[in-house]
Amino acid sequence: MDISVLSGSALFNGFDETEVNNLLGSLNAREKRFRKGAMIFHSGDVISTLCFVITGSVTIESNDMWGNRTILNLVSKGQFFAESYALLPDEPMLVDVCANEDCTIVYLDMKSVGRLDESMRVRLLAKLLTITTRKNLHLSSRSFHTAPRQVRGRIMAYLNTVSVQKNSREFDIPFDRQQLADYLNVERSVLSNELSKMQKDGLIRCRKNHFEIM
Amino acid sequence: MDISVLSGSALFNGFDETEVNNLLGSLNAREKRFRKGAMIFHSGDVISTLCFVITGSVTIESNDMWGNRTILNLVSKGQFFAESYALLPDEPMLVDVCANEDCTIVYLDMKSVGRLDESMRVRLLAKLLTITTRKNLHLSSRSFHTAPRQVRGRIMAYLNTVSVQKNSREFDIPFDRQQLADYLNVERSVLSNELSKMQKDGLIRCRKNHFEIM
DNA sequence: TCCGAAATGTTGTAATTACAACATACTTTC
DNA sequence: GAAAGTATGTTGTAATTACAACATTTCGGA
Repeated sequence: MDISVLSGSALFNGFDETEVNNLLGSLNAREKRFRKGAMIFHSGDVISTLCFVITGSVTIESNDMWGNRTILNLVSKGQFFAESYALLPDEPMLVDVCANEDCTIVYLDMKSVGRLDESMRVRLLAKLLTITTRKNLHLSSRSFHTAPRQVRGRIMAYLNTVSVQKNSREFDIPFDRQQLADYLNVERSVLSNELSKMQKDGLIRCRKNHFEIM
Repeated sequence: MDISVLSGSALFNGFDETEVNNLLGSLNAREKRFRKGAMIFHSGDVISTLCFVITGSVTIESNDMWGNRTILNLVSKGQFFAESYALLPDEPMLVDVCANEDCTIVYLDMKSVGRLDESMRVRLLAKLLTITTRKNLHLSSRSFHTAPRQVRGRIMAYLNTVSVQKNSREFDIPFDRQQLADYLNVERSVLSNELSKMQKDGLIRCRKNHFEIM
């Protein structure tokens, strides 16, 4: 297993190589690959493993009974997902997790955390706490992006956040049109249409997933 | 300070009375009262205190520049809020916190957690982790409630969750009409109208904030 | 009980969105 | 480079929502 990505992650950052290897053993780390589009978890699944994206990316999404998809989050290389369900194993998943591209996932069993010695445990808990807290802010962000009633407001709320994060008026977004539509909870065609209008109005320039705020 | 509510909370549950008092001292606990409608925190505030609701309830909300309010969460007696910002003190708040009714709040300084001895710290971190993780699921829930495109779908998604939580087809909700509208991101009048139609269609019965799913 | 304030319900119209259908552009594969 | 497949853009119509205006109900004081 390639531990270099894991070592630099929010969970293992600060642990030396020996410690990381010990932790991977204690947490019964397992690696698995998925093809783009593959379902990694289904709504209703009960899990106790924290998941780490070694390569590629995954989407956390809700697919309702009418076929509407809502993308709650996109988790990229170097990030974790499923913490909530791993740490609260009584809660069945309410979301689907889907490979956004070919990807490699490492599973870490959270049931084993209790068996770590106290000093290791306190360090790991502090890291886990940071991860879940940051995830919290991400979830809040999405609420802000979908809060505006109009499509244009949602697009601008989202683009503004990305622009602030990347500290530039020009940037790439990780979504294609359909995914952006599913993230912002709007129709794809309406999104395309609104992007065109925004370009005509001189607010933005965009081509594929490259955007520039004017 | 009345510590009975605190003792039974998700943070201090499992600590005995002496330990709770010690922790309250170590974390520099401070109590403050607010009148209904008062702003407890404003967007942009930087804080390092975890907050606990002793009495009453507060709303976590986003108010955009056009006067639209979005209620992200309602935090009731016995629950915590602002964990994310307390634990990541570099992140300015993106939300407003507002007294939903007269309430009493206890502030706990998270900068002091590092000064606790290791055994106390590991116990506290584990509790904090559970709190943030549960908050995570709450934030996800709201995304599900606002995911359906139609007003009726949103209402049903929300009522369904409450019904499952309370394990009954008949229950009270903690929102008035305006607040429910702000939570579901719809117009109040459209919400009222849709509730009427749903009653005519025999799907629900409701009066004020009491609901029954048929 | 009456009044006033606040909350909730109802309705009509303008604005927006959903959805389908189709056009165009871009990619991949052979 | 042609063909097929996928992604994106455009348009029109039906459905839904926003918003304002007003009606009705509820709830506390006076």
